Amino acid sequence: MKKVYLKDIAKDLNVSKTAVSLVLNGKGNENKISQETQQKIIEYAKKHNYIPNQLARGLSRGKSETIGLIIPNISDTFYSKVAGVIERKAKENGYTVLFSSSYENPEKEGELIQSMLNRQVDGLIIASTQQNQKEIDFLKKEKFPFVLFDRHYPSKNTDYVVVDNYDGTRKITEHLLNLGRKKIGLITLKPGLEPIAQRLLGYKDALATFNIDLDKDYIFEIEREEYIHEIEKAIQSLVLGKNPIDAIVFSTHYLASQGLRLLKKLNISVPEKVAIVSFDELSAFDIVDPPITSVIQPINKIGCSVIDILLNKIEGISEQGTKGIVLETKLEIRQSCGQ
Amino acid sequence: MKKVYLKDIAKDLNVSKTAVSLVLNGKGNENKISQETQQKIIEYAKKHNYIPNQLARGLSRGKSETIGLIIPNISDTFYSKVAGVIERKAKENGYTVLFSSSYENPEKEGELIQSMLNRQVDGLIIASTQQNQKEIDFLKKEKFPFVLFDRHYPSKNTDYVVVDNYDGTRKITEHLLNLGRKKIGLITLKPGLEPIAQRLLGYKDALATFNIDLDKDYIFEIEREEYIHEIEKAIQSLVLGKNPIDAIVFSTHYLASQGLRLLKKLNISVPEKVAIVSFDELSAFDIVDPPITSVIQPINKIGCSVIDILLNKIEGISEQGTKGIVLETKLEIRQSCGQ
DNA sequence: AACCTTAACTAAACCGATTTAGTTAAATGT
DNA sequence: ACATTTAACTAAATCGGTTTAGTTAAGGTT
Repeated sequence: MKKVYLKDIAKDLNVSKTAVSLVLNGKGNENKISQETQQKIIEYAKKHNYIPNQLARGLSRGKSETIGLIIPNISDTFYSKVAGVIERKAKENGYTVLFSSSYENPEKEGELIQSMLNRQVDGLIIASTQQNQKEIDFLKKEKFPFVLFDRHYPSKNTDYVVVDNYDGTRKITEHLLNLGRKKIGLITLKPGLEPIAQRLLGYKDALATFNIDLDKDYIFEIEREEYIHEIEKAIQSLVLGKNPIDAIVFSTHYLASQGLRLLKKLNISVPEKVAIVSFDELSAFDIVDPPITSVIQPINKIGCSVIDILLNKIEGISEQGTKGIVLETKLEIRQSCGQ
Repeated sequence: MKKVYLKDIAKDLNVSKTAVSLVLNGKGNENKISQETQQKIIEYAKKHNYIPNQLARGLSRGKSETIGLIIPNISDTFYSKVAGVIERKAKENGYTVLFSSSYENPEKEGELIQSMLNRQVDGLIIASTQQNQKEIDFLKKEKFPFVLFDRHYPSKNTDYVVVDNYDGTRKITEHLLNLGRKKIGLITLKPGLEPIAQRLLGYKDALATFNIDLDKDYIFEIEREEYIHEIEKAIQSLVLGKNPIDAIVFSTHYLASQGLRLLKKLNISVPEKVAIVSFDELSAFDIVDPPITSVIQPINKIGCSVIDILLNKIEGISEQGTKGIVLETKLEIRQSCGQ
C-alpha cells in the first residue's frame, strides 16, 4: 500500500492535478467539473486512502490549520485543563494544536512565539509572562490573530480572556473577615504578573472595607522558583512570630497546598488556629484535611471563549476591534475557615 | 519590517539561494563557500531576523522537526505531567510537539494518527487505547518511528515504556495484607486496557500469596465514562453490604479520590473501618484526609525514556530491533491504612 | 456562417525552502 | 603549454499541494 499523492490520482485517472485538487476540496461544482469525473476522483481517493500533505497544503495556502498554545507550564493542572478544552474545541473546528511551555521565561516565550510563527500557525493563544511587549506589539502590527488568556497586557489593546482576580481574592478575604478573622496573612508570588498584582489588591481592599489596618509583616511575596523554601519561612514567621495571624490567604493552588502541608507539619490546627483560603484549586481540595475554601476559575468558559475569539479572528468573521473578556470566579466554601 | 525570505537575502547580497541556504544551515564550509560570503550572509540574516519557513523546509526535507503526542486526555494529571517532560526534552532537541487527546476513543485515535502523519510529524508517541492494531501495524510496516507508553500492545514487537502495573498493585495489596486487612475490595476499570488487566492480576496474586480466597463480590469493574455513578454503587455495596470489606484497592488516582469522597460522605472512617490504597496519585494525596498510601509512577523517567527511544529511532542511531522498558513503581506509605 | 457562450477541463506558476548536478575561473601539476 | 584539480559559486529540479489564467469543443444566436 504505497502512499498516494495528488499526481498519482491525476495520472491514474487521466485528469489534471487541478481537477483532483478542486474536487477533493469540494470546489468541483463551482468549477464545473462533471459529476462523473468528480465521482471517480472521490472514489479513487477514498479507496486509496489519499490524505493531503499538510505541509504542502499549508505552504501553498499560507495557512496550516494549526494553532499555537504557549503557556507557562503544561504540567500545571490549571493550564492542562484549559489546554484540554482548547484542544477539544480546536479539533472540532479542524485545527490541531502545537503547544510549548515557557516556564515563565520571557526570552523563551519570545522564541516560542517566533518558532510558532515560522511553523506558520494560523493563530496564537498565549498565557504570557507579560514581559514580551516587543513580540506582542509585533503580532499586533502584523495583525496576526492571537488571544491572550490568564495574563494579558492591560495597557495594550488586544483580545484577551481573564478572570477577575481582584474580585476573587477580595471574596475569599472577605469570607474570612465575615467569619471574624482579623489577622489575615497573605502568601503570594512576587508581583510582576498582573493577576498576582490584582490578587494583592483584592486582599488589601477587602481589609480596608473592614477597616483593618494593613500589616506589612503579614504579606509575603515569594519567588516562584523558590517557593518550597520561601513558603516555609513565611509560614513560620506568620504562625510562630511575635504577632501570629489567625488566617492565611494563598494566591495560588500550589501555594495553598504547600502551605497546608507545612501547617500540618507544624501541628497548627486548621481552621481552629489558622483558617486558610486559596485562589484557584486542585481537584482534591474538597477531600484534603480540612477541605480548602477556594475561589474557582471557570476553566471551561475560559477555554471556550479563547477559542471562539481566536477562530473568529482567524476566519475574519469579526474584524472590528478587540475583545476583552473578564470572567467571574466562584467562591466554594469548604471547612478550612470553620463554619 | 517586512518578512524576509531566502530569495530576498540572495537578491540583496547578489548570491544564489543555494549559497544562502547552505551557509545558514552550517554547511558553508563543507561546500567551500568563502569566509567573506558566509560572513555577510550570516550577518544579513541576523540583522533582518530571518527565520526559515518550517513548512517549506519540512516539505523539501521530508522532515518537520515535529513530534506527535497522542494521549487519552491532556487534562489528566498523569498525562499532563508526562507531556510536560516530553515537551521539555523534545524542545531541548529542537523538536516541537503536536498533541491531541483521544478520549479513549479508538477511532479517534486512529484518525489522530493519520492526521499527525499527514502533518508529517517525524515521530509519534502514543498512549494507546489498545484497539488500533491496524494503525500500529501500519506504522510498523512503514518503519515509522513511534514509541508507545503507559499502554502498549504486548503481542506486538514495538518500542514501549510502561510501568510494572502488576507489581505496583501487588505491592499496595500486600501492604494491606501485611497490616492484617483480610477483606479487601478492588475498585477498578472495566478491563480492556493492559495496565488495568495487570493491576487486577497483581491484586489477585497478592491475595493468593496470603492464601485468601478471591471473593468476586469484592471486585468492581467500572465503566470509565460512568465512574462517578458506578463507584457510588460499588462503595455502597462493599461497605454496607452483607459482608463488608475492611480495605479497598483503587486502581487509578481518580477512582481513589472519588472513592474517598464517597466514604467521607457515608461517614465511614478511614483507615479505622476501611483502609484504602491507590495505584498512582494526585499531588495532594499527602494532604488529603487521611493521606493516601499509593504506588507512584516515575513520571520523569517515563518521559525521558520515551523521548530517548524516539529520538534514537528518528535519527536512526540505533536501528537494531525494538526496546521495551518496564519501570518500577514506588510504594509511598501514608496514613490511609493505619500504621 | 460567423460569433458568442458555456461546460469541462488543463498547463504552468507558485508557496519557500533544500539539494543535485553542474559551471567558471584560477591554481597546480608535469 | 596543456590537462587536471580545486575553490567558489549557481541554475534548476524538487517537495506536494493550490490557484490563476487559459484552452478546447460543443451548443446556441442572429
